[in-house]
Amino acid sequence: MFIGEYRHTFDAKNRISVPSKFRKELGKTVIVTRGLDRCLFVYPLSAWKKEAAKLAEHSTGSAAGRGLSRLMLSGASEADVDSAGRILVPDYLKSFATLATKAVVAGVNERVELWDEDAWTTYTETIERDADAFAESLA
Amino acid sequence: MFIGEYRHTFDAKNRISVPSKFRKELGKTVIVTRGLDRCLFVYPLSAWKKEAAKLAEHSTGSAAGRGLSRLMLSGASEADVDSAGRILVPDYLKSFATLATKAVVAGVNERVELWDEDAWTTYTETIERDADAFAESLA
DNA sequence: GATGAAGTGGCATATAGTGAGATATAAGTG
DNA sequence: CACTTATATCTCACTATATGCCACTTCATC
Repeated sequence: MFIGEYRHTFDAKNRISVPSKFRKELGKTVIVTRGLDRCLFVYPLSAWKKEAAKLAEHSTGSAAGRGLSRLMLSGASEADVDSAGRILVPDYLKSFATLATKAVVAGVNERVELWDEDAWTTYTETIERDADAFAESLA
Repeated sequence: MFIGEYRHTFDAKNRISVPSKFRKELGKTVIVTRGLDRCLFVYPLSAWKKEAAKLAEHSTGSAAGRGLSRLMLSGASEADVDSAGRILVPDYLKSFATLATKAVVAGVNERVELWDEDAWTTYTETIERDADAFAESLA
């Protein structure tokens, strides 16, 4: 299970370091995909396979199902963690998540998320404001 | 399984490079055919046979089934990947998908899709708008 | 304060992508 | 029927980009 929040930077070749705490659980090969709320999801290979199987069911069905599976499958990118512990993020994914140089790497249960630092700040601020109310609605 | 998104260009002879990540799974001979949403589908020979069998079942059924199987079966074109990793796309397929020079090659589960770059951009933008809501309805 | 690990930057090499040239095949015309 | 022309396919070569590796610096821990 991934927990914690780290600030890392992209180098000139769109590579970013994986926090050392995540490396063992992520394994050598990871999948980077478009996530929800304008961030990127990073999965270990095994977790991705489960996700992909769900999406594949809809790849030729309704127009909406096709659209979503296209977006998530075509948006997925296989990346190997290099000897220095970095992964490569393709341009189209970087621009999808409006990633510049400074990024936040966050552990969220079975996946790792990549956020633009500014987007992360504003997002967490809004959530913090609503958290109390949301907790009550859950209870 | 094909995943990822690549930007490639058609040369003056209607050939386009297959992304190196797709080559192994696509094999030497591929089938290019009309796809849904104004793009082209590219199948490895083995996957095409299964697809064609499914279509054949519907070729005498409902009007919609007949239409779809006509579209995909009559539009199918066999193409060999040449020594430089390119495939040849016939004119009628290029114009069906409004393909100009810049194209997007997208991996979607068991097939590869060819999109005009502009069409791809507008398509993904529309889907992204609906994606969050749709993802929630799936869960 | 020193030692070690983790993160970042840069460099070098390999390979993918694209453009162009040459040859072979097919078709049309004389 | 033969020759010429045009079209298509295959191969080669060059360039740009990506990926793997190495070294340095900074931060944390002992």
